[in-house]
Parts: sequence; C-alpha cells; structure tokens
Amino acid sequence: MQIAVGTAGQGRVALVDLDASDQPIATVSIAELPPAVRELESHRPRWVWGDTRDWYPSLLDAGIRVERCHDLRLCGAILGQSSTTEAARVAHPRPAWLPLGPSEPGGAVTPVEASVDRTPLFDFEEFDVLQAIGVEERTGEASDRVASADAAAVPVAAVAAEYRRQLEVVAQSTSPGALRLLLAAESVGALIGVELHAAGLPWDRAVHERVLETELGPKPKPGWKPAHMERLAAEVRAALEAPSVNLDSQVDLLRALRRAGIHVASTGRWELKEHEHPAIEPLLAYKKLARLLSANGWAWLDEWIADGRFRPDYVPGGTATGRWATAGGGALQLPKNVRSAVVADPGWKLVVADAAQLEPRVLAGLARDEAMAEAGRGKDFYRGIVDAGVVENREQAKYAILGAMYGATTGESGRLVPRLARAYPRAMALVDRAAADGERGAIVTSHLGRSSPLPSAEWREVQSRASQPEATSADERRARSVARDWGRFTRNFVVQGSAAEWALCWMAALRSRLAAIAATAVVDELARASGPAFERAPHLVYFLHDEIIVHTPAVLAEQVAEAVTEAARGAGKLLFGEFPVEFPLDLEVVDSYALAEG
DNA sequence: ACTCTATGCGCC
DNA sequence: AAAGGGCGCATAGAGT
Repeated sequence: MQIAVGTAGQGRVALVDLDASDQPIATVSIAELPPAVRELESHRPRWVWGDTRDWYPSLLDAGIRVERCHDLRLCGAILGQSSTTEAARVAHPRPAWLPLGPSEPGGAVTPVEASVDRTPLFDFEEFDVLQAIGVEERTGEASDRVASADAAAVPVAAVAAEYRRQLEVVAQSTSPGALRLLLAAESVGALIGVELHAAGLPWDRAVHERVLETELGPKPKPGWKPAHMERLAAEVRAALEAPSVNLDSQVDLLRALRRAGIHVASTGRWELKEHEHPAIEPLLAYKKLARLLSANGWAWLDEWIADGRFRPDYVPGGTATGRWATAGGGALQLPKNVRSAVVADPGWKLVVADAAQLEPRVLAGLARDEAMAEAGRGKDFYRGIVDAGVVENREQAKYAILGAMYGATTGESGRLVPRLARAYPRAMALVDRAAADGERGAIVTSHLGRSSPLPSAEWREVQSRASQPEATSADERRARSVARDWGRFTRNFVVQGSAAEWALCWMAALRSRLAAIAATAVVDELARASGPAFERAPHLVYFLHDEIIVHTPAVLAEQVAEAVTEAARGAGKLLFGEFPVEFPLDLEVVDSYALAEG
C-alpha cells in the first residue's frame, strides 16, 4: 500500500491510495491527521510526501511512528543528479515545485562523458529491498494532542504525479535495483533525522556545567571572560611583552607574535606548535578554552539543552556525498571533552557503536578487491595490511590508506601509496579512475547511484582558458591545480558517498530491529523526556557518519547490542552481497558517552 | 545595523 | 609527526 499525503485546499489534508483510484480515501483537518495515519499505519503503507520535515514531526508529537516513506524532495535530488538516470530524466523532467538538492546545478549544463565502467554489482533485483529496509513497528500510545503541522502546500495530486514520475525514472535508469535501495534508505534517513530531533540526546546539564567550571573557572558575569582564560591571557601578554594584545583578534595576535620574534604565517595551532617560546604554551591553552567557551559554553547550554535533551536539527543528505549535515547546535562536532554530559536516563543505557575503518572497507567492497577485503578480515584493518607484508607498521598502513583515499602526493603518506597500489591494484584503480574523471570535469557515482556535482562554471572557465592557444603558463598551472583539487574531491566522493550509503542501510536495518524488540518488550522505566513516541522503546539518539548511539532500557541493552551488530552485517550484505568484506564494530554498553572512547 | 568573507578549529 | 576529502560554527573585520 502506498499513500500520498498532500493538501486539499481550505487547510485540509488529502490521503490518496496510489494503488486504487485518485479519489482520496480520506480528507481531514491537520488535527485529524494523526489518528488517520495511526489507523492506516496498520496496513504498513509507504507514505509518500513532499518533505518528511513537513509531516512527520507532528505525528511523532502525537506518539505515532511510521515504518516507511518516500521523501520526494530527497529522492528527487538524487534522481536529478544520478548518472544512472541521464536518459530517463530527459523523458521525465522534474516539476518546478520540487526544490533542488544540495549538489544539483541550478542551470543547464552539459555533462562530460565519464568512464563509467561500473563493476558488476551485486544483483539488487534479487532482494526485496522494501522488506530488507522495513520490518515491523508498532509503538506509540493514544494521544489526543492536536498536531500543528506546517506542511508545505503541495496538492495531493502533485504528490501522486511526482511519485509516479520518480518511479518511472527509476525503472528507466541503468541501475534500477541499486537506485531503489538508495531511495528507500535515503527516505528512512529522513524519518530517522526527524526522530533523532524528537527523541533528543540525553544530556546532563550538571555534568556539563562541572566540565565548564573545571576547565574555565566559575561562570563569569555577562561581558566578562572566565577566570582561567584571563589568567592565561595575562601570561601570554607578559611573555610577548604586548600588554594590550587582543588574543581573540587574529590580526592583532599575529602582529604581536612577530614583534616577539615568533615568525609565523598564521595563528593556527599547527604552526604555533613548531615554535619554542614561553608564550606558545599558554597561548595554545587559551585557544583551547576559547573554543570550548564559544562552541559549547554556558550560552550553548542555554540555547540547546532543554528537558535534559540535546535536540539538534539533522539534515539527512545535506552534503554532496550524501553524508548528513546539521543546522545549528554543532551536533556533528561534539568535542570529546563534553561527551561526559551525554548520560543515559535512570534505568536506561547507551549502546555506543562505530564502524571500524569504514571507508577502506567500503572501498574494498566497491572495487571488489579480494586482497584488500582479506586484510580487513578481523577487527583491525591496518594490522591486516601490515600482516600482509605491504608496509612495516600500523601507522604506515593508516597513512597509506588515507593517502590513497584522499589523494596524497607528498610526504610520507604519498610515498607509501605506491606500495598499496601494488598490493591492492583493484581498489587503487577505482579511486584513481574517480580522480581522473574529476580532473576532466566528469561526474562520478557512488555504489548505489548518487552522483557528484559538476564543477562550477568558474572551474570550467579556468580549464577552457588554459586550452586556448594564447594561454600563458600561469593559466596552465592554475588549470592543472584546480583540476587536481577537483580530482581529489571526486576520488574521495566515491568512497565517502558509498560509506554514507552503508551507514544509512545500517541505521535503517537497526531501526527495524529496534522496533521489533520494542514490540515484544514491557518497559518499566520510562524516558519521558524522549517524548511519547520513544519513551518506552529503545531508540536512536545520535548519528555521526559511522557511529550511532541507541538509548535503551537497561534490560534490553544486550538485545540492542546484538541488533546493532546484526544490522551492520545486514548493511554489508545489502550493499555487497556475498562479497567477503566485513564491517566489525567497536561497541560498548555504557551510562555515559565519555566512557565509550574506543 | 546588517551582510559577507576569512580564519581557526571541532568532528568524521 | 607525517596529508587531505567532507562539513558547521563562532568571531573579527571589512564592506554596504
């Protein structure tokens, strides 16, 4: 069952069963929508709507979770860019109301032909993707709260038409099975993004305040700097013999440093570290405290922590590679020194897990590089590379791998890359080809079909200027330089983008398993601050590229840990079938995030 | 008073 | 310690 959700005029919402007639099966007010959705959810439909952010928050407020959806905005963005839909898009152009995605060009551009020799993928058609991504879910108790959806005004007929267009584009793409999985995973991501915000990350304000007081000193009066910062600032000023230098001003500080005989080009930490001077140590300490104060100080606490929860706005699919972004709160940059404030509710636990060396493992699968996958058998991929005799020690293995994925050409990392290339030619050839495509201005595509943006008009202008007969050698140098920059981006894109797909599949599979656990469990201790949809079920509370946190009743923690591990295995199978690449996790059951530094 | 860019630094 | 892709955010300072 597939149900389109859209407006019907007069502030009403229409639900259309896409497998039946175009006549709405229900037309309701915004307030009546949650009970209508709850009723229909028992048929396990796929909800089709313009934007999950418009519809789902009010449902969660009413205690209703949905199992699956199709987010037309996110899926449209993928389809509008994917190299696998180029022909299909011409026959089925997007409607004007659908907003552009993060990586889509605004105007018409002519793509450069890529060397798309996509290795034969695992046969996605054999999989019932819908089955794999959604299992079972019945949570939420009755609630009479009035929903206040601020839904984008997309008429239900337009929603239905756009859904059919997208399905048609998928069907006519060169890789419909992979694309179907990607769109299903991206749409679950949309649901999870809203759910993470609704549930919130458990946050102990008192612990955070203790960290601030230990590091910075007592909370200062408005307009004053914390005592520890003032003390360090005085030390720096004395050592520099610059009594009035403003350490917060890059220009002012740079001038004072040079006057004191410290010849630096910037005031960055990495450069300062290289110099011997009594001012350096207190200056670096000052900078660290200044960062803590401005990024996660008392003001941040007041703005972002309420009811013992941190509720950032996640932006699924917010970056070109498909990695998520956040808007506000800096959820993806939580510094390690405040993670001690992430504390489970009484009677609850945190299951913290991250995928060990995700990107090189994904690369092994992408390239179907058996030798590289073999090195990844077991927990420590880098150790495996050493054991295979490719490099002498673990550090070298790490830098060689990073160099291969990011395009290092200089330094120790750059020197080690050729040894990696000899040992793992298939993996190396894949990233090298992605880089070469990028340098030519071609787009590259992730495992499931997300494509990179085209380089900017300015980039193309630089390249075409360098190819003119009257081009100077400076023009040519510049063109080569920006071409290589873009090549490093596309080299990394295929790995980072595919790793983001693995992470989405991991979370999607986990979400299903958690729902299944919740359906059979009786929960005594409620996490009330998590809201009606989550207070009695284990639920995701954090996501950071290759790491997740589940907040769970303590009695279910072991079951949840098992589910997290199984979901990782499942994600590997979804993406790479029987190809023997493993995705081991570092996983811990803890009371505080700070205790899970693995 | 507002917007914009550069810088620096936190995370993966 | 090495080298480099993706981000967001706070701040300073310049421009409007």
